[in-house]
Amino acid sequence: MLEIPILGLLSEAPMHGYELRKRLSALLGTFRAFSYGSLYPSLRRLQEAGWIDEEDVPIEEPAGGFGTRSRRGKRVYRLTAEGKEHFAALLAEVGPDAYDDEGFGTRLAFFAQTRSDIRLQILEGRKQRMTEQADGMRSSLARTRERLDRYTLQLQEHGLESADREVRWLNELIETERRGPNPSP
Amino acid sequence: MLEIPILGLLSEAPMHGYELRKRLSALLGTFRAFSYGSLYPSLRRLQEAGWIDEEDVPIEEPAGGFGTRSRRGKRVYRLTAEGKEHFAALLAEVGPDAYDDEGFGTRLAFFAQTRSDIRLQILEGRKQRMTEQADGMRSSLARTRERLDRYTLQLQEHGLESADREVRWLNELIETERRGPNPSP
DNA sequence: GACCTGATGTATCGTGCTGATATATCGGGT
DNA sequence: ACCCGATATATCAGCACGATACATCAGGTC
Repeated sequence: MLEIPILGLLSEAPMHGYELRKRLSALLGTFRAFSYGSLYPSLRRLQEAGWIDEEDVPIEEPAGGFGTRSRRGKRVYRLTAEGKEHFAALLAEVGPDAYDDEGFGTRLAFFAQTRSDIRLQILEGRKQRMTEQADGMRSSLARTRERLDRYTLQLQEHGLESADREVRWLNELIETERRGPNPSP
Repeated sequence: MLEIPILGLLSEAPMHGYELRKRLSALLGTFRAFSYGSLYPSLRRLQEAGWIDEEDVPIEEPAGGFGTRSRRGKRVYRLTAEGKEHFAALLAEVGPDAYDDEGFGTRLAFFAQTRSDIRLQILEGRKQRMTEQADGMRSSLARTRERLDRYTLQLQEHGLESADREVRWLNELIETERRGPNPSP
């Protein structure tokens, strides 16, 4: 879901849907683009759950004029008290989904608001996941190397290199995290 | 869709669903895992389109015995003549979807069956796409660098490096492709 | 002044993927 | 004798993606 990124962005400042989407794209790079078809329904769900609420900002009326009012105003969303609690709880609990591409990316984006021990746990879990993936690719590659055409071979070697690079990157992050001092919220 | 990978694998040998899935995972690395929830409906659709057909292989009867027959046999799929034509046409036409992660990956996996000029076109298109993406990230990073916390910064820098690495990798593939001689089917 | 493009802002819909689940058999280990 | 993991089929709820629609406004161009 878009639970973590939406609550996370709203924890920094109230925002309307359109801006939320822009900030999401900027934050997560082009690595993950969220369409309105998932954003607006998510906002609806989060609102029903009571974690965010909405303040409508109507169109600015030209002073003294009789505007048509036909255009919708902005819907500015902000975290409720329960929403703040829920977001903190989300950042504090670590499941297997924190280790896959999407879950890890969104959590890393809000690491500054995450406890240091949880940060380490997530980094270690992701590292283990990527190490297993890389090793799987390596052994598969060793087994089937001769049977592959050069293009498939290139594809798999590039994938393997990317996985290995991510493991090395994670090692740096882990080392920095251990060395500290890293502010814990 | 799973059109290209399924037709591509079946163009090498007839296969049943379970094996198809294993081969797909092996071929595309862990970079993309296909669930049965997408595989079986896809097979149904391809069959309705007339591009594949199915031969049921019942369970081996224990000689002379009266087996229960309760277990389903294998459903072995193979390309029809129309399917072969359609697959060749798919590999020969290049649209924008050949440049995104999924489309590029599946096409590269069957480059050995693709015409050399089409190969070059796809590689160039993908390179352009990734270059634009990398440049976008680079300028976004230059603009917002000071406002980002270290974790978000790390995330974005890693994404940028990955994009740059892919561009360099594509350059090598393009150069090799140009230099030839590369067998064209 | 008339025109057009691109950004801002909301929202919905069909298609189809994901992840979980169910059913059933077989080989191999203990 | 028993259980587990691999083989093999299939379905379903939930939800994301991409396209599309509508409406306004700022800016540039002819």
